[in-house]
Amino acid sequence: MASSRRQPRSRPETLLRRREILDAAIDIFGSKGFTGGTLQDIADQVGMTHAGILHHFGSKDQLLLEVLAHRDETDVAHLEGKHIPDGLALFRHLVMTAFLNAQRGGIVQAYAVLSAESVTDDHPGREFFQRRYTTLRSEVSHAFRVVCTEQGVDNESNIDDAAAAILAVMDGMQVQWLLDPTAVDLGRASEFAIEAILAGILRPQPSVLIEPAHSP
Amino acid sequence: MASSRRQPRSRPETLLRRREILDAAIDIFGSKGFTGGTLQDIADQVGMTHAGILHHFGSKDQLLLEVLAHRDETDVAHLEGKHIPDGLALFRHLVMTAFLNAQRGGIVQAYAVLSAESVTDDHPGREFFQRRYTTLRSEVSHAFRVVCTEQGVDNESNIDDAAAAILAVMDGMQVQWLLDPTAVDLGRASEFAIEAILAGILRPQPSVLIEPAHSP
DNA sequence: ATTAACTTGCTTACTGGACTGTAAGTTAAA
DNA sequence: TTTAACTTACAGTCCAGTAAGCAAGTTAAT
Repeated sequence: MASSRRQPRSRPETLLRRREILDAAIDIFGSKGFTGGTLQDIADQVGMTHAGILHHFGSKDQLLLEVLAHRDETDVAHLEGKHIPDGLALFRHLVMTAFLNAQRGGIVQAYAVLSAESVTDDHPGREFFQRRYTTLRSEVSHAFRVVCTEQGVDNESNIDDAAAAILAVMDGMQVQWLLDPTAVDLGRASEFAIEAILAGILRPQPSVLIEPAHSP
Repeated sequence: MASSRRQPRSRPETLLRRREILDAAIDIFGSKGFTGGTLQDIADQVGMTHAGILHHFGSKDQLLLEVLAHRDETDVAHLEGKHIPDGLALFRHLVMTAFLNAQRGGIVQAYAVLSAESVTDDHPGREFFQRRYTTLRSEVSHAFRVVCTEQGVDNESNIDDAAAAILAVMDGMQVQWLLDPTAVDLGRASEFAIEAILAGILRPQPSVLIEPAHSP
């Protein structure tokens, strides 16, 4: 009775099938949102019934979580996975990513749509995005500190603001770009903003906004 | 037959009811999205049936459009309506708005959620947000040009990027703030980023990112 | 001033469809 | 022979929109 008698487990193609489904799900959730996109939509795209998808993933919520985890593995591998670029290299990497993103609207759209949707009540992706931003902010903050040390700058006070701002500008730019790709240059504008924020830390200047005592 | 015999039209309280409904709709669409929020949810909040709401607005899509138009009237009156602040005053206004927004999550959330959701297929709010960003970008661009002229700076090349970036950073920061209000300081971080981008236009500096020829 | 005619602002009831999830059955691989 | 990978069928909700009805208010004619 103690013998676990068999484990034929899954077939080799199953992994491929799951990946197909995940890809279709990114596509559908990106173009219709999580709430708006249906299992039927995804099933159609891979030539299956919606029950087949539930067989693999159990529930729509679970599918979303695996979609998010999957993209984190494959796509932001550069940032999350292997070795995180450090110091200036991280900022160069972010700029490169912005230019790269301008050529793959699908995944960009999925992330833009899902991250904003995740702030709604009881959204299954909320915790994922919370954690993701926390991680990314701390990585960018760390890079700022490294660069500050390298360049002998002491400007701790705004580093966390700057880190959040860099992620914010990349995300916000994507929304504008998705709404009208001809109206903004995703790569160039992101690069400009990242340089400006970086300079704001490395070469702090007196405020432009604070009312100067006007000439007497 | 030619006589237009009557026009009792609407009762005076009707305007108030409509406003109540619009407020409830902002709340519901903000917390559940447009697709996720239902007419029933909104009806419950104003003590009505969902058919009553359709009586006033005709369809869910139409309700969304009126919600967006209504908020534009009342809330961004500062920016859209009366006199648009110009030059540095516009940037000061944006910073003030960021600080103000940190104290009224509801409307902020509605706009963050709906603007991102609007990039999905056939979303009824898409055109609204497209136009809105186009307008805002050109207003911010204009302010940049005014400030450049005032300060004798000639830096046309990046003004459009900077304008898009300022809006992007404000929007992107809101998403991070909504996900975890304790993790980012919405007002302070927005202010820092706006100052940095403004400085990037007014006091252009050599790139921090471009690989410097390392010391010989 | 009264009343008749009409309109607004709803409600109830219903339609038709869509969606997630489940259960049971089928096929083919291990 | 067991199990994975499905399919078909169905259950139970839920949702936007429509139709019909009704009470209360408004207007016009008397």
